Amino acid sequence: MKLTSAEKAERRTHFRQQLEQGVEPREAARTATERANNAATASMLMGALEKLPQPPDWYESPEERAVRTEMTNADKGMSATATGAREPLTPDHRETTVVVPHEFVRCGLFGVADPKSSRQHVPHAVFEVYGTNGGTITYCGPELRQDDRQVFFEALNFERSTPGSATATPNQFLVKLGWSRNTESRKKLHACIGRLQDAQLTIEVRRLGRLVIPSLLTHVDVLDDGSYRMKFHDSVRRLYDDNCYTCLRREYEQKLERRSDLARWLLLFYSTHQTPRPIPLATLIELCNDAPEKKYAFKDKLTAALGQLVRVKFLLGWNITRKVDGKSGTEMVEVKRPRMVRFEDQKQ
DNA sequence: ACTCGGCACCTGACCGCTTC
DNA sequence: GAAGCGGTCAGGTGCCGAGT
Repeated sequence: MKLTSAEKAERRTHFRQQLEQGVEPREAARTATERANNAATASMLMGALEKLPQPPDWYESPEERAVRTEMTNADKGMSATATGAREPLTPDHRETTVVVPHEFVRCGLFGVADPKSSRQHVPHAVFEVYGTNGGTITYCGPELRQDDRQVFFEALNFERSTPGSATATPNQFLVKLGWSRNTESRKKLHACIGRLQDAQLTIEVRRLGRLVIPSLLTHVDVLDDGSYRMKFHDSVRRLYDDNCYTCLRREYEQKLERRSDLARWLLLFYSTHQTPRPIPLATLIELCNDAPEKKYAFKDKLTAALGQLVRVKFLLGWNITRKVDGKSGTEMVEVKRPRMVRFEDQKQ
């Protein structure tokens, strides 16, 4: 029986209580485990009675996408000529969602390394972009992880209200990110912004050609009141061209447990797939830019991360197939996502 | 399989400053 | 003076590796 962290904590507490009451350690361990297993079984049965998960994000057919692209481009042209005002870098979306450009989350640009390990400077790295058309992202700068990705997307979100630059106080950032508001989190936020300033990348994919972004944040000012004012390279806008982005509900990431970087990476990776195909385990390790000492350690992390995505109702289920003829590299990771709604249904 | 201890991180209470 | 916002800090919680 696989126990959640809460159930494990309950088991520990019960074990200690038993010891305090003079129960022998072996007997205390047995009753604590039995009690935790009962709780887990009850929780599992309750879960089975819950309603089916709601669709995680919108889906549109290729025809609907083509119409929307045309309308969006026409709108952009009209508003630019009519008002001369700057348009936000990101497309229009609900406050409850985050817009995810596919290339950024289908590779290991924002990695999932152990948060306790020190960050390395990456002089030159080439990340393969997973997808039918493939492509690469060449990166130079400090090692980026999931916290950097969260800060970058959040900064882009702030940019919507003041097109051209994003201004926000540290507190506004921390509240939006769902991080603690203590000194450590402020330092972490400051460090993330610094890394994004030093991040140079070149994206080479079929739809964009060769797109150079000399810095994810071209300019960062700390204002008198402590607010950050950040400017972006205009190439960032092109990441959202051609509707190659996904609107993902924020609630999934908010529900994930802390220090679940692999779960966060998988959440964004699979959010860009309507019907995910089985992926070789070895490919997934390379894609997410993890550096596991042992492959089975990654498998354990992956199992926990996929379990979390099921718990937050982003996935319906998952499976890791066995090795074929004992050969390494033949294990496949399969996931099942809930049914998507069509774009028109979602608008209602 | 289980316990333990160190560590990282979060929560909530509290305080100071600014604005109305 | 009240309300809102931003910042600090102590205590609590959970994770993870080491040990048994």
